[in-house]
Amino acid sequence: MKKEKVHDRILRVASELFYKQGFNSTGINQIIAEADIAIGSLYNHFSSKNDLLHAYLIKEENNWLEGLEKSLVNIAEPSKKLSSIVDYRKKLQQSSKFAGCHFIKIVSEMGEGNPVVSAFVKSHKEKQREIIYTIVKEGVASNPSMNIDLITDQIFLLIEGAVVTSTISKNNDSFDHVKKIVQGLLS
Amino acid sequence: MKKEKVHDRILRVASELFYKQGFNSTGINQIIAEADIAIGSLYNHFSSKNDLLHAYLIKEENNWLEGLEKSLVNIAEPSKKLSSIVDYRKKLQQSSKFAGCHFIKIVSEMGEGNPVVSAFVKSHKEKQREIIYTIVKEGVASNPSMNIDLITDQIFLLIEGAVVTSTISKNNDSFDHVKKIVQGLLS
DNA sequence: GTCTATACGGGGATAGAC
DNA sequence: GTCTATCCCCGTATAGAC
Repeated sequence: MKKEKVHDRILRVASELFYKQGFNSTGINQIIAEADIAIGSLYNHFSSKNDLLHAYLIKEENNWLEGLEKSLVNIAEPSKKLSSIVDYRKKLQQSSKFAGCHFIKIVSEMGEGNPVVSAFVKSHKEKQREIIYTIVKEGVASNPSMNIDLITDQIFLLIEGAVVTSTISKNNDSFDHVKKIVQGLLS
Repeated sequence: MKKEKVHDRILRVASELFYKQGFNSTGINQIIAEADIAIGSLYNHFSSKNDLLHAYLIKEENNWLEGLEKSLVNIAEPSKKLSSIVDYRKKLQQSSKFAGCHFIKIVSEMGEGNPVVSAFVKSHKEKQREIIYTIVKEGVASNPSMNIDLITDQIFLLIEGAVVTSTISKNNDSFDHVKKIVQGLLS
């Protein structure tokens, strides 16, 4: 395993701080202190704090998608795939100590103050919905009476609701409830 | 109608800014400029920015509860009450131009950085769930086979999901879907 | 109670030596 | 490419005149 490049170390440290403390509460000085570099080096690798933010979002989305794909591979049954998605989000919450969804967090913090970020997050959530849609479609193929869009929305909204709720309540109960409900939907 | 007191004007201006721009992105200087007062006056009425934040949270929760009660009064049928709750949140999103839930926003911004705020929001969300629970219990009284807790969670999570989703997508479609789903639940 | 002036630290960012 | 030194502005908060 190669030694971590400076660029990557900066991004990793900044990402952790942005996620845990919030973007606005994280100063350049804290980033360079924890990454143990000089401020000149930071600005050699990233042109601004905003640049760092964009790199953060892209990296987090890639991680997110990779992790989701890994947890879906080798699962054939649609209903099990859906359970697996819920479990994935649950696991993310658990391992981050209920720090919440990176993307909901950043939009909450910036509102319409940063349209690039808003657009990025919107597109990210559309990808999530699309993934669920594909699985639902597969799962109800034999039953043409079911409303694929409505079921998709229901699952998507339940998961989003569970993420914010678990972030606030600091426990994972919501995810277990969502799993139960989702299993009921496809039968 | 009495003229607005200075104290109230400060709180109103600060609330709008905290909500629209975020707490950390709103400076004392901006608040005093838009409220058209001197900084000394602000610190005469509020001991710190944090004090202003607490006043903001309490005021917003009171407004929220009042508004909800108003939209439930004179409605007898439980299923209509639930629809009315969804409509209320939808209306709030519409009139704020999809600025989102005050409480989810502030927790997203502060994470565990401010335990008092975290606890306040947790308690706020529990109140919401309690309100839904009471209505659901009423609605399924005739059918003892139904799982009141699970139905309550489902409705609660769907609404929370709809709020964050509408904040990101800048439209109210999710609420309409949630209404449909909720109506299906109690039949 | 409201004002102005000011303190003090930290914000993000740049210049230029090495 | 990494460093140190520095710039300028804005952050929250206080002191004290009126």
